[in-house]
Amino acid sequence: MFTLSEENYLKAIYHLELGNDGGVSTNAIAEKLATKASSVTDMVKKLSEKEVVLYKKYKGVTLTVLGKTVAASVVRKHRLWEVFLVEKLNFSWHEVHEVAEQLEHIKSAKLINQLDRFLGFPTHDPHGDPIPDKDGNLKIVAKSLLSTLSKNESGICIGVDDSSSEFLQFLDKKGITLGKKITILDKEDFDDSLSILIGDKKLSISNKIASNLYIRAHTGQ
Amino acid sequence: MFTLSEENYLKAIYHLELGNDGGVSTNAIAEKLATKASSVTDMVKKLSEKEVVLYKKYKGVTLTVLGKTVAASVVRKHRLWEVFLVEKLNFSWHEVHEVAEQLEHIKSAKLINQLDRFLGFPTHDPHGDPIPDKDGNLKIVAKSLLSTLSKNESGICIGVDDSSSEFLQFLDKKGITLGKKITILDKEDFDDSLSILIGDKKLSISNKIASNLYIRAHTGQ
DNA sequence: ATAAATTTTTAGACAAGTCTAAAAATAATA
DNA sequence: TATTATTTTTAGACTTGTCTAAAAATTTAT
Repeated sequence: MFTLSEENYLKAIYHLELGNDGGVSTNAIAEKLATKASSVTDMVKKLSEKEVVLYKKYKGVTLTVLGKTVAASVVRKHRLWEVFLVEKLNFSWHEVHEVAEQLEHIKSAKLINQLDRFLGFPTHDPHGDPIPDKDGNLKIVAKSLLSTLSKNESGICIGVDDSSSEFLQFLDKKGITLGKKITILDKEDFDDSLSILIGDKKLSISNKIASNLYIRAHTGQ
Repeated sequence: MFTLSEENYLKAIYHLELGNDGGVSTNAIAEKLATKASSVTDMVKKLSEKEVVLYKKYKGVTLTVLGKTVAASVVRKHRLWEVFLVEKLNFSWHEVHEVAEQLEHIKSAKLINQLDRFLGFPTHDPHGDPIPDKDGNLKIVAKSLLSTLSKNESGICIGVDDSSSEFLQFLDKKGITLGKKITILDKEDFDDSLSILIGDKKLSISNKIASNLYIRAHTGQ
């Protein structure tokens, strides 16, 4: 069994490993968890004892198969709870993270399995991130950043890169939500801003925004 | 804000105060929380500093108005989550306590208010215990122990005194659930056992069982 | 009312998780 | 490659919540 703190470390390492491949640095973990490098070193030793990470002094850490399973189960719980909050309790997608950070540590296999069933076995959370299955595997969907599409191309909005509350609220204001079809009407060479069609509305968005929106290729019209 | 441990102490004192009136003893709290008296003394001092209990050395503790509010909110969360588990996730009433002990500490006013709404503003948990409202008040329903009814009297089963997993599973096996009408067919002087009619079934139950079942008076036939 | 039993508190210790400051190792640069 | 600069680790301290063992207060019983 793992403590709340241990679970948070495993989750942080899990997320960092998906970005960089290879070992994760002490400092990277410290930054992600808003803690100090010395605390990370201490905890990483404990996790190594428990055989959930591989750790060589000064060489960073890697999750073991066991560690990856534990971390994925925490992520699974986090994302299932996010779906619950949005679908059943009328939370907005920018409000769910903080609460899910707490709910993800509740220990009960039956709870999470029944929740999964209750929600209709969702595959993605409200931000478009994939939900690991019981075994910790996640289905990767081919996706591109909106900013990489060319003029007249279109796709379905399926996720965000930056899921900060501010960004999500900005998207709400603009009417940009998951599942909507977006077509590039024009690209401005000057500042790489885009003119897009979403639903029946025309919008102009900056490159920064377009670089934080994931799109699934949309075949046919 | 209160820690998990502080919330558990407040809840324990809250429940103990409902039983005994007057101050709650250090030992009683220690027993309820399966901890040691010395630990209770330490924590009670902290709670006193935070002005949620009144504490005089050797004289026991009492919740302040603030303390009672905090405790009631924890109890409210516990019982609402129990309803959720039974009504939405198909838990049996004997399985919910352990999970609710964890869920009751999740901090989010919106979460609990929306959960309340989602569940249709329930007034009682799956064991028949009342759910405190937002202000911590609970509606007391007049109830009697089944063992106090006389021959040919009847009532509606509305709660249990002992809500241990074993007792609840025993009731499941016998088909005794909340909301069912129970009629006393006969009382045995010898061992105070009862012959009862529940639904269309005749059962014989011991006095011990009858002393753990709460009944609401049933007017009319 | 005094002695014995019980309850409660104090004193000191420990584990988990964190921190600061300093030392050691690694990486970057001239 | 020698010297900075950066990263990482160690050492020691602190907080929270707990414990044991002993002292103090209260209650019970003779």
